[in-house]
Amino acid sequence: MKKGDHLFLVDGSGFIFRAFHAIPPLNRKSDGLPVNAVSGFCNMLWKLLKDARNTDVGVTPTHFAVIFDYSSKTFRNDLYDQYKANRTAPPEDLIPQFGLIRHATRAFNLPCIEKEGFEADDLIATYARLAEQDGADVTIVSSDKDLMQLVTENVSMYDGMKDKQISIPEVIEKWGVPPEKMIDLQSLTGDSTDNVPGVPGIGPKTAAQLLEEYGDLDTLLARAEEIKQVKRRENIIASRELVRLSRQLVTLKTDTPLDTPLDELILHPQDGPKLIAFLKAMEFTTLTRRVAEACDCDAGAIEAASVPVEWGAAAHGPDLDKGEAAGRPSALDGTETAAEAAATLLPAAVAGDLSPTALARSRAERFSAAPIDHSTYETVRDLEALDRWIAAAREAGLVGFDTETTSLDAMQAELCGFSLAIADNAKDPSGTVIRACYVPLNHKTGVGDLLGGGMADGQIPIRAALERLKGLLEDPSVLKVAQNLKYDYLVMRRHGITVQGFDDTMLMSYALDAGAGTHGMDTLSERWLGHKPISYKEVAGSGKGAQTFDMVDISRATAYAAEDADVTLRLWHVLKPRLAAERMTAVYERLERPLVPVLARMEERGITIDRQVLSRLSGELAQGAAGFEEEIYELAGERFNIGSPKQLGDILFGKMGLPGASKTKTGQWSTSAQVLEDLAAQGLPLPRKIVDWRQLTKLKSTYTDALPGFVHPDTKRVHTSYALAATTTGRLSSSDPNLQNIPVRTAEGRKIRTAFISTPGHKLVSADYSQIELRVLAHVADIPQLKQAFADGIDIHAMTASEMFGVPVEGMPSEIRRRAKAINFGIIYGISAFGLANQLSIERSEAGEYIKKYFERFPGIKDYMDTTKAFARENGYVETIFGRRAHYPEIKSSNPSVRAFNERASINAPIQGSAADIIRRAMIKMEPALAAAGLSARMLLQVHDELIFEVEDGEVEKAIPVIVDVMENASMPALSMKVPLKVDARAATNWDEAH
DNA sequence: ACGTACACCTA
DNA sequence: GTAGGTGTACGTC
Repeated sequence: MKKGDHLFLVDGSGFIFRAFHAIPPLNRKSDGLPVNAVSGFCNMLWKLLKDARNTDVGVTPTHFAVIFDYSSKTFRNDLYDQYKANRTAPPEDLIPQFGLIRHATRAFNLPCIEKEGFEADDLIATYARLAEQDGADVTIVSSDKDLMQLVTENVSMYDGMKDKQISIPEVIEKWGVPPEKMIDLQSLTGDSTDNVPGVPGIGPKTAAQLLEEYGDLDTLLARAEEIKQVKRRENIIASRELVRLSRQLVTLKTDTPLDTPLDELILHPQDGPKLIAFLKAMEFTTLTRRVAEACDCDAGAIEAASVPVEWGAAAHGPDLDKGEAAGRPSALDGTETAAEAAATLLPAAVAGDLSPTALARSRAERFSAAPIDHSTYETVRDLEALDRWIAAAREAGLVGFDTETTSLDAMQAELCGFSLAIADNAKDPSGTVIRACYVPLNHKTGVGDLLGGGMADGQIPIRAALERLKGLLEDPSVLKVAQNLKYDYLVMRRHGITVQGFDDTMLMSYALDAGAGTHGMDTLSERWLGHKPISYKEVAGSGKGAQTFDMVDISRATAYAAEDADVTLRLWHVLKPRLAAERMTAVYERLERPLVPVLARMEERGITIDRQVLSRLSGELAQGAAGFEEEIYELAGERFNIGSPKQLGDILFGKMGLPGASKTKTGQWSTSAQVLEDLAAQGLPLPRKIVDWRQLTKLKSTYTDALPGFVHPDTKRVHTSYALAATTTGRLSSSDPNLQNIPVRTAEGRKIRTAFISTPGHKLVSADYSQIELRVLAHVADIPQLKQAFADGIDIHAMTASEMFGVPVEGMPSEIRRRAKAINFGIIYGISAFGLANQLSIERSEAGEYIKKYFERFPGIKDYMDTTKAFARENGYVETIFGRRAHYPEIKSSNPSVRAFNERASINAPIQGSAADIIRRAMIKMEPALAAAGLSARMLLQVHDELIFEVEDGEVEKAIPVIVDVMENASMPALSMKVPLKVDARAATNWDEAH
């Protein structure tokens, strides 16, 4: 080569993967051969050659080569056996396309370069340096950062996708260092995709900053001791050797032995007929036409070439065996873990045992051993195929079901498609062979700027598909198995379908293992199947790059969605026998599963909020807070961010030197309300104002400003989401927005409740259990005085005070009662002298005395606590009165504070959990009871011991007794309480007055 | 952009 | 002392 020549080096492997992911895989040849990557590759190459030959651009290649990776094993693996160890195998559909793409390159009359033991990047580096030495210019067609180290005055890169040139300034702009420092930067940051180690906590920004400061990597490593940031310094020092290794790994080899000399890369003219023959064979009609036009050939006269296709992994080892060679965990590797999990988590079975326990164990073992095979998944593209799947589901009587949508919010989610999974009993009567499909309904195209954003091809019209699906989902004789069904239930409801006959694997896991890990599908799959499902992030991206599921290409969507249904059905096979074996079927069937439709309907109804009330409140709060701000700055003598506990602490205890300072666990000054209250009590004006300011800003930001954002655009109501499997005790939780923590304690806060209103012609009815947890305590601990007091309707805190302090209930001083009340709550929370002392602001010794006295007066409580603790230690869990279990795996921790915490929690769980079970039962019974009474009252919200309804004005009088009756008798007939349950209910037009 | 600390709202 | 969720600040990516 000589000066004035221009070499184009195309990163072929990079091209392949970008093409594969950019072009929807429904791009298949008529015989079903996937050719989407080939198509993308050819289009990109054609565009590149056309543009490059256009002399107007000023870049005319004289030499041209397409470079590929040959083998997964390169000299880098000898340096570091973990190199690229986390690479996964290429997608199934891509495999036959590797060979085709090499054919394509030759059809374009371009040299196709690869070499065993080296990566494409090394070949590119070598050619680039050689050309540069000859005085030629080089353009590397790639956007891979690994190649940026090659950029010089004469060597630049070109990102064909973004049509962007990458020269020295672009590298500096993107990475903060010039190209020659890229190696240093990559050595520091490492590379997770290639599994190149880096320094923990150092990303590109920090690395660039360090290199700026120290000049280069060697200087930095030599002077690492000078780094000020402690963590950073320690990490770099500890990683020195690894960083040097990483430098070897990321440095591209510029002396790769070449089979094709540089001068042979000369760009030959296009061989039109040869290229057209190939393109015709691939059935790329548009490109064939374009090429024919450009070459002035008659495409019709050219016969399609015969292109051999290599399907198997053996046919083209190099690109394919990456995953395997790199030790990607196979399904079998994971099996051991899951089988071990089964062995640890499940009770031991006796040999030859046919008991539920043995079944549960063998199911777990078999399903964890049966590999999940994405290649068996089917994309259902026509009604005939859907009908076949539905018929098979009916035949099996059992089907895994999952929906894919555009949002986590079931009330706003748009349906994209659904998946089904069926045990293939023909192949395997034991049911471990499962086949699954995805039915895309609403996927869009729009990847790449050439294709507009229309509906993707090959989808069944949504109405027709849902019509067929409705028959299946509403048929109670076919068991639908879903994970977190409440979500899918709501989505389907919004399409006029009410799922009947279902199981929910999330709730099964919750019934079995509450407290012992979370119950999400990915976790359960890893725990029980030893399989890590494709993550949502992998399919749809995350953060700024996230796309909604309807934009995901259908083949990726199929792999993800069908796998979810598959995994769900497998989990069902593992968990269902466990329910029986561990005697948790009743809990699941009576307390968990029936709540799904109940909660779904509550969420669907939502509640009206008065935005004007909130807006007015927000203004008032803003004004009030602004007033405090001025006064606070005045008293502090400077302006600062009052909302920053750090700045506030420094002002109060640093600068002003106020007394009574204490530290948080991270060593910051504590500015908790308690601390500030104590200071205010000493007559200091500033702390009081800060407390008041915090109250106003809290109410404003968390409630008056946030709630209007949750008003649904169509229903104009607020629809919270209840989590059924989030707590250890059996309580629900509420989020988006949380309607279980709306203020009530202060007058200011209660104003927010006035914004929760009934629709015209209706009232809100609030019904809440009175002292339900103390009643449960009286029941489970069987305390005579407590039972008597509740039976007689006596003030329970006054009774406690009277028992403890010998003061008559009549004319009880409020301070005495307050202390007794704190003790009662303390008991429920698994009392400690430390906690009680804190609560009452008394000495720990005094609190200890109270507790001692309490146990003397109520020995049954002490017994209950000791028995419960012992039970938890023995079994690792505790039980509610309805048999719900809460697990405390750390109860035997050798750390005394961890152990004590678990003991308190296990004392609390049966009480809190039993109360939760009771209100769950009430909720399940409520709708049929209201219907039976001919009432249209609708249950809207649950707040642990309170239910909120919306009731027509004329129905209120009739509805209240029904509601109260259902709640008070919720435990019947399963269990007769030793104390009566009491419910207070009232109606008003807003939640504040109803409460 | 994401995670942690802190503070604070509820039962 | 139990069980939750959310907003802001702040440090790191």
